[in-house]
Formats: sequence, structure tokens, C-alpha cells
Amino acid sequence: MLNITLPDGSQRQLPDGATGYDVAASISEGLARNALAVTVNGDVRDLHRALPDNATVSILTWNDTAGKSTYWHSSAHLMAEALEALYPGVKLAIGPAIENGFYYDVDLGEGRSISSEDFPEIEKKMLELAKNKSRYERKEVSKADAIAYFTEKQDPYKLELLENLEDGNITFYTQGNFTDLCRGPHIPDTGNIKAAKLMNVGGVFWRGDANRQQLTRVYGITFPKAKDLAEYLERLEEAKRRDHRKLGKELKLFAFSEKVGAGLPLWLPKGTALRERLEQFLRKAQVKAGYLPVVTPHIGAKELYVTSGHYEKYGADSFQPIKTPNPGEEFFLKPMNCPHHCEIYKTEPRSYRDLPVRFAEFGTVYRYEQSGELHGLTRVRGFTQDDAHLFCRPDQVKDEFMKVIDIVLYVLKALDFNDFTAQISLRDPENKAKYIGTDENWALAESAIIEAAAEKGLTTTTELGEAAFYGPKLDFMVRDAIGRRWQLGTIQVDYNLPERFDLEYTAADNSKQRPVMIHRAPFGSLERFVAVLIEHCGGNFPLWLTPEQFIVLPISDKYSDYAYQVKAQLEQHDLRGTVDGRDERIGRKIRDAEMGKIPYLLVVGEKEAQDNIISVRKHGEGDLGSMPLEAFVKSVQSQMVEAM
RNA sequence: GCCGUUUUAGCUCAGUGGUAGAGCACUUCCUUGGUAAGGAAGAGGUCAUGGGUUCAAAUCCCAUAAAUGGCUCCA
Repeated sequence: MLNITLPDGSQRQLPDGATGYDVAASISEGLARNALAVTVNGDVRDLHRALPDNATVSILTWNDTAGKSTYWHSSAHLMAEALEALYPGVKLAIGPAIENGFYYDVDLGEGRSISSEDFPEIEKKMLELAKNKSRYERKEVSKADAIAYFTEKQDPYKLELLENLEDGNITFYTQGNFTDLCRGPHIPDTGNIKAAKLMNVGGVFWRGDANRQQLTRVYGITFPKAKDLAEYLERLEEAKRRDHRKLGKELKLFAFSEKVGAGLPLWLPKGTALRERLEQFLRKAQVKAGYLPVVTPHIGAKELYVTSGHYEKYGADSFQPIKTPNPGEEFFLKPMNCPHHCEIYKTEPRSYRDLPVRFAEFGTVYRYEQSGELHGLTRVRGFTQDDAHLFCRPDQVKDEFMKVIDIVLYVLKALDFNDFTAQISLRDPENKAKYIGTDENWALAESAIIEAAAEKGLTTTTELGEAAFYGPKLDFMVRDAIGRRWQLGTIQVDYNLPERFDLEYTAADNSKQRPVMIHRAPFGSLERFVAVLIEHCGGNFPLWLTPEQFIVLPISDKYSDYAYQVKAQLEQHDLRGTVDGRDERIGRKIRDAEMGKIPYLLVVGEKEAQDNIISVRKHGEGDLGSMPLEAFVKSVQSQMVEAM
């Protein structure tokens, strides 16, 4: 008999040779039907493999990330089978599952290519093959047999992969007419692949090496129900509708100009209004938290970056130096604010009593990002960080972290990001030599971050080896309104720069000590944050932030005087808006204002002018009826207070 | 930076070798209209840039730039 422990801690006894499927069947028929794979002591395995004794087993279905991933990996094999059927002689490289679906890298051979026009045929073939309900059969093979198989098949990529595999550790999976070198695991059979869609095709290099063979990467996604595919495609459409590049243009927030240069955004008046409001919002919170605003120049002498180490690391791959009439004199556009802030720290001797000291700056920096990497506002060559550097004693790290977490949480709440986790990135304990700083300090900082996150009640994940060489960090991984994940709000410990800039403070015993430096940027950069925010709210910004809160729409030009009176009165209550004074009918004015995503449309005509009221229409909700100005002001103001 | 695709009016896009098009936006006129597009007229283009092929190029070829989908990178 086997003793099996389930995730809830309960125990079950099954006959020897029982499989994950048997466990699922012993729980419920439905679970057995939906089971895709199992985890055995944490490792994902095929559902139909015999279980070891005393294992902890959990059943994976479509609702588990690992279940989906297994499903998509199996789908990649199905696509490969379809490709082999349609493109005889195709050579296969690798085909993993990814976050949304899977891909397979293939070599079609000279003169053949796949384009999106070929997708329907491949999809059709996949579904046709899936209908056979072919089982994914696992088989352990010797290295010699595996090499013989792929030599026969003339697949150089699989042969190369085999070179790095150990004999006795090699498995093949076969479904239908297709056999692949694969570690697995896989779903039981192709039967529950009910919907397939190829998404994209692109060229990649074998093993990412530009000197090697160019392969075709075919991306696809599959689902157990046709409805799921339809929903997925709808989500993609929604993402397109929310694309910040599209909305940025439509709402006149920002633009790019070839003449100005790639990756250098131009902020239009409305975008600037939004951005400045964000800045004010954070500046206020920072001053309350004891930050000291500073301002530093956009360039720095070469020596500054030699000291910081950036010259050596990035000098050749970035914007090249600015020369002056003075021979040998060189300046660099600043790629970051930290070196400047270190120099500010050094302007006076610091006592342990002065710490922490927190310098904040909305600092514009320039980085020569690779041309292929530029993307709307999320990846640009000139951007403004909501930067601050905290210099503190080692024993203050935890407290400072907690305070920064407070600010980040405040920002996320005000902007309606409610779904997030904190990722703690620590040192790789196996490879401590990679990192700068003493063991003692690392241990102190790492436990400070972990404790701070725990005391703030954050949901956290911990990544070993993800820390920068100069210190551990905490990032907020935020899920937006349509389920995409973004990294916002970074807090990072730095042992490197204090060392390089020889920063010190005088301790209580009169000894010189090294302060700990903490970088932090709740937004990251204004550019990227605005991009994420646009996509999160679909261009419908929170009322307190939006460039225009209202627009007054006079029924005809007879009432435009009254319209301007309304605007002036609302402005006295610190509300922002305009009057649509065009010679157009009210229907047109409403349509344009709705398309412009302005939260409140205030219609005024004869009736309103006479009774000194306004007729209020809310964006996306329709007519709210008429009311006195004061009532409107009160309702809007209370909404804004609530949001903060 | 590499591979692919794209670039035509302010915007969204038609136009596959023979005189440059539509809708919206813009200007003017008419219209004074009550909750998602009132009507008419007009103006607007070295078809990204530079070369080439051709009697003839928006259209075919080459280069450059930018955008875009990937790859690589991301202090």
C-alpha cells in the first residue's frame, strides 16, 4: 500500500502502483476528469505515472499555473506534430510553455516560411490531431538510442541538445505520430485541447546566438474550451484598446518626433498637466515623510561616473561624452541621479545623529537604450525618475524600508492599483562572491527587508539570486485592471556607491562608519508610470488626477456667457475644465466630450441659465439630471477625498 | 544591435508601373439646435529620406531613418 498525503494534510492509502489519476479519482470523478498532471513532493509529474510511497501529492488542473503550463507544453508538441504533417522535413529545436501559451522554434529549411496566412491551416490540423485523443506516452531511452533516433531523423538541434544530457536521464514523449526529446511532464492525452490559435511568428537565433542558424518561432495558445479562447482574444482586444501609445495620441497626452529623436517623448499640455499633478502628489507625501528635495544638473563630469563605476560598465554603450573647448574635458548626460546625490551627502560631515537623511529629486536621466527596445513611454531614452536616496545607519534599514513601503502603498491605493505582491530579491546563497558588501551587512539588510514586508502585511514572494550585485531589493509586482503584471515601486539597498564615493558618518564612539544607501522610486519613472496608469484605467483617470475634470456644453451660443460663468465658479473651487464654445449641436458636443473621456459634461441652456443650475452628465453613465452648482461641487469633492 | 513587417493629407486608412484618393479633423458660409456625428463649399500631399531600374515609380531594387512584432539587453 502507498501512503499519500494531500495538500490539506489528509492521508490516503492506495494500492501499490497507483497513479496521480487514481488519487484524483479517489477524491472525485470531476477532479479525475479535469486532472492534467500532479505534483509529487513539489515536482510536476505525469498524471499516469506510478507514485512513490509517502509522497505529498496535489492534483493539477487548468486552474493551476503549473497545470496550464503542462497543458501548453503538451500543446507545443501537438503543434509540432501538425507542423511535421504540413511541412515534411521540418527540423525542431525547442518548444516550451510561456506565460500565455507556448512556442516552438523550428527550422523549415531553405526557401520555406510560415506567415500568419498559414495559421488557420495549422490550427485546423492541430485540432484534427487533438480529436484522436492520442496519449502522451513517456519512454526512458538510452543516450545512444536517442542519438540514433535523431540522427535517423536528421535533426541537428535535438542532437545538440542531447550532447548536454546525461545518459539514464533521457526521456522521449510520443503522441500520435510524433516523438520528441522531452523531460516532460505532459497531460494525459490530446483530447482536452479543444481550441487552438497561432498568435505570431518571428525569427530568432538558435540558442539566442546571432552567429548561428536563424529559426522561425511560432507562438500559439490553446484552451480546453472554445469559450476560453474567445475570452482570451477579447482580453487582447481590450489591451489594444487601452494601449497607451494609442490613447496617448487620442487624448493628446504625449507625442514623439523623428526630428527630436527616437525614444525622446514630448509631453503635450494635457499630458504635462497629468504628470505634474502626479509629481505634486508624491512630492507632498515625501515632504511629510521627511524627504529633502534637491536639484542636480543633467550632466556630470566624466570623473563622477568613473568614481561611480558607470563609466567602466556602460560608457561605451551609451550616449557619448559632451566635449568642451578645453582639451580632455568631458561631460556625460546623467544616466542616474545617485552619484550626484552622493556628492550632496558629502558636502558636510555627517553625524550618526543626522541620519537618516533623504534626498529626493524628480531627476531626468538619459540612457541610450537599444533601438529595438524602445516602446512607447515604457522604454525611452530620456525619462524622469521619482528618485530619492536615503542614507542611514545599518540599524535603520528596516525602519526606512517600512516608511518607503508606506509611501508606495499610499501611491498604489490613490491610483487604484489594488492587486499586487511584493517581490523580495535576495542574494544567491550558493554564490556569495558575486556580491559586494560584507556578509554581516547583507544578512542585516535582507532580514530587515523581510521583516519590514512582513510587518506591513505584504503578500510576498522571495527570489534567491535576483538581488543586484550591490544589494538586495523589494519590488512591487502590480496587476492591472485587465490582469497584466507590471513591476512598479522599487526599493533597493546599495553597498556599492557609499564605498566608491567613500561616504561616511561619525558614530557615537567617534569612529568613521559607512552609511547604507537606499534607492527608491515608487513610480519608477514618470514616463513608464503614466503608460501603465493609462493602460490600467483605459484613459479614464481618477478624478483628482485627470487633466480636465469637467467641460461645460452650452446648448447654443446664446448661453455661452452663462457657460463661462459656470466654469469660473467651478475654478474657484479648484476644479479644472473648459467650455465647448463651438458652433455645434449639443449631440455633437456630448459625443466629442465622451470620446475625450472627460468625467463630467455640464449641459447649460435656457433652463439652467434661468435657474442658475447645471445639467450633469457623467462619462459613460449618462444624464444625472440638473442640480445647483454647489451640490455638484460637493459631490465631486467628496469623491476625490474618498479616493485619496 | 539582430531578424521580420510597416511608413501615402493633422488622424485612421484605400490605392501593384501610366495625371494622388476616402472618412474624420481643419477653414468659410448656412443653421440657434436639449443628452453620442446638422448641411454645403473650400483648403490641405516632393506618397519617410537619399540613390537606382524604367519612356514612365507611391508602386520594382538598394541604402538610411523612424514605428512596430520578436530576439538580445536593461545601471
